[in-house]
Amino acid sequence: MKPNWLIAVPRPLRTLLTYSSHLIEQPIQAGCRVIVPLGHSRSLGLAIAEAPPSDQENYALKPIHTVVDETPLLDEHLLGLLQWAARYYHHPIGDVIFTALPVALRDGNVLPDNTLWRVISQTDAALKLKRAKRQHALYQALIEQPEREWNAAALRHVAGSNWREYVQGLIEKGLLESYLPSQTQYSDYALQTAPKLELNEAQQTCLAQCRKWNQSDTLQPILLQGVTGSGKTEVYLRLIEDQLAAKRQTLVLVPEIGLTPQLLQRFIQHFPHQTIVCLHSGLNDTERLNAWLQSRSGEASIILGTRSAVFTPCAALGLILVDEEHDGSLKQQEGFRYHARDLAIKRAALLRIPILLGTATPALETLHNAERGRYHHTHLLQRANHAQPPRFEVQDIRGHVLQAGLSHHSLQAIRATLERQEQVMIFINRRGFAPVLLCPNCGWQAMCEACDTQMTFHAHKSRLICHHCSADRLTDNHCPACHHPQLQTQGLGTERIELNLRQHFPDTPVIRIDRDTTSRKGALQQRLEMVQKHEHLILVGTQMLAKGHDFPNLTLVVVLEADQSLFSAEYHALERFGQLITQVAGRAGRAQKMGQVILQTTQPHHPLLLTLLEQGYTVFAKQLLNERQRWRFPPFSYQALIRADALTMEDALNTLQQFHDLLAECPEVQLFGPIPAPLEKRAHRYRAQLLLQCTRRDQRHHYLQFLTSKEKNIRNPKGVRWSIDVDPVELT
DNA sequence: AGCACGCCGACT
DNA sequence: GTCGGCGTGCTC
Repeated sequence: MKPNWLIAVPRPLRTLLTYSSHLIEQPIQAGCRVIVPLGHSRSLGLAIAEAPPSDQENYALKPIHTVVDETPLLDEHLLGLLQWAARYYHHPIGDVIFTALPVALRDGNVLPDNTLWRVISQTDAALKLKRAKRQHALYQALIEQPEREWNAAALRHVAGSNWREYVQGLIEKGLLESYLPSQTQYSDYALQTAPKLELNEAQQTCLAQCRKWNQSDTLQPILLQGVTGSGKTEVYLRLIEDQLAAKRQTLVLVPEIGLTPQLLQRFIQHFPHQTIVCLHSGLNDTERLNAWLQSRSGEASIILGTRSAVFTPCAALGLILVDEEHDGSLKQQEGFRYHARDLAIKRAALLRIPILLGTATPALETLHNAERGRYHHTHLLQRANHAQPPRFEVQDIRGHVLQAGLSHHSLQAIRATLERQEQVMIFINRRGFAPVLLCPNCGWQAMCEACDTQMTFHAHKSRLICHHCSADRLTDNHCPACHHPQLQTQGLGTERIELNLRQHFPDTPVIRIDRDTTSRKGALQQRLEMVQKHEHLILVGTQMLAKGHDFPNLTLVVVLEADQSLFSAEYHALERFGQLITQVAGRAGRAQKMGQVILQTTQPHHPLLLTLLEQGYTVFAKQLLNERQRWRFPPFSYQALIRADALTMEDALNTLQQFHDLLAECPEVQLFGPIPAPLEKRAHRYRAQLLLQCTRRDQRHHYLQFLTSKEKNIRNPKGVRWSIDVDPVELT
């Protein structure tokens, strides 16, 4: 008797479906895709496990139609992780399983035959061909070198700074088929020289601790808290070396695509002979599939990726590193709302392999776990190379006239820094020219038609853009309400700061780095290169600048309007504020050059601000944790947010009220709401939320389970959509 | 999410 | 008399 199988199908179902395998000749393996009849048509599905034998008659079961894959796409561990995640996040299993697959393997619901498998085989073949070509090209480029091994720095030595011309010459002479990895994302970084650093004493101690912990039988996640510039990456590199020596892979998760080139460059320089693959949103489907296949086969020894990379199958995974573990972008904010850091921890636990979380500013829940002894905790407190920590200065701007958004004092400091041939960074977390465009005559404001918010004025193309739905329209200077000929802007954005600074310092290059100037492929890299070229310049940018980038000649950071979050109603805002300020400040000063940070604020005496600046992030964070404990907020309680959106606020609230009523009598659940979301209307839809809070994790799980079991009983007015967000980090 | 079934309004 | 609107309910 052939076994029945549990199959995940890409539908919003919270259960697996059982199919018979009696039409299939070969034994089925878990992790293979199958084609199954579903309703009145066919669908792609993924085989999860054999169904436990049951008394039920099998006559009702439909048969699996085809097995698509010869070898499983996902291994047992990953299947386990994904099923765990579907339960933990109360998200439909099929959706969870299929978001873990690369898009190239996800589509084509109804397939008459094995077309998909053929696509994969061709890709595999194309991949091998491409690699062979590249290796041939490299061999030719370096054929005169005594050792015929390719090293990232080698070509630089052969060709010097004119390497592009050199390679072009080789191509013209027919000695080289094409540029070396020129089309691949790591072309330009590979050719910079790599100084191999000795570990300083602190790094050595830290590394030794990590190694000791990683060899223990009882593995715990390690929190590596290292101030900016303390050389966390060097520790990562040695830990990866350990894995390479043991022929094991390392998975490295980074919060955003912007950070991958930096780290990738370090990895390539350090491990020029290893296959390193990247998985991030900038790849097309084929590139992503290739990287995924290389990781699955074990050919890639280092896998670097953003949050969805946590699901990448690895033939021999030995270590997971989560860089900037506090970063909010590790949490998926739509659909299957998972936290990549938390899933990475779970994955490491299932595999019984070590995991290391690195950051200068741990998330409060991580710090709490470390304090409670659930995580190991190691520190790198000193900047490497004897660099001094930056000097903070609170600039009270109440009653001050600002020029270009900057106080007189800030402008003086900028001028002095530029005169020393050093670089300045102006940080403001708002892109565009100004957040408000209004009529001085009648008070009209440019509002988004789809959202409950003002539109941001972008001077560049004289457009109004909604930062919530990306709606976009031209504007002239006339008020559409009263025809007044001169609209006014109010407030500051990066564009305006850039323009003002250009006028103020006409002889200094001003470079703006935000999403608008870096959306083109390679634009960020190009701008970062400009920063390397110029000795003195002014950088203007958003939080993109706060993360990871190394600017050796930058000595002054001016932070504008950061104190907004001191008044935010959201309890996460303060935590993020502390992290952002600390990260931004970390950009200032290196080696012998003392860094200076000026914070312009209207709240110079705010106690938490002073704690942060005078006693540092950890003390600040512990104070916030005390607050959280007093108010029984996470991590001292467990939350889930049920969100709903609809064509009217009434409908959205009504749906949530039904959820509310289901739990109203439960003493173990605290309910807040339903209430309209802080941003009431977004993209023509009205949004509401219901917050659910329990003192124990298992209670939360139990009640969410209860709610989803009653899903069918909820009467949704037309067009209502709702979803569950477990461990929410943003309440917008 | 699809997809079909089903029960009421304007069409050749 | 039918075509089709999208509300409702199911998918092993």
